[in-house]
Amino acid sequence: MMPASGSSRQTLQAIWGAVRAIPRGRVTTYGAVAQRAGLPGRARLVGYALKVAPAKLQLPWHRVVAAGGRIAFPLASPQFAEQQRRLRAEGIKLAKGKVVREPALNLDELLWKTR
DNA sequence: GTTGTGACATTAT
DNA sequence: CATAATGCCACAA
Repeated sequence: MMPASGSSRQTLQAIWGAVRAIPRGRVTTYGAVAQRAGLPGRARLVGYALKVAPAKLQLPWHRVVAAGGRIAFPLASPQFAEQQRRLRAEGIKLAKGKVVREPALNLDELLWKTR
């Protein structure tokens, strides 16, 4: 049996699939994507997977942010600007490099509804 | 083989 | 708020 992990093609595809499933106007985190892809604890691999993802896949990579809603790129980088632009284009509010989110009031709000 | 780096996360200080 | 320590692991050198 092939181990369920490694950096096999299959693993990358699992990650790409999870990212592709993020609905418009919503954001999620690297860790959450990893989990949905069946790779708990491997958030870093998600970052790698996105970096090497073929542009052809048209992945909504901008909907993936770091823990706390923070954009993972350096504040001054062009990538940061691009991600912020794309998120705002979907109606997601940002401030200081983070996705603005109301304080969680209940369990429902605890999931990334962004509003 | 070892080391350093990185689109990360969590916990502790 | 900022660092540091861990855990995680693919990849390049």
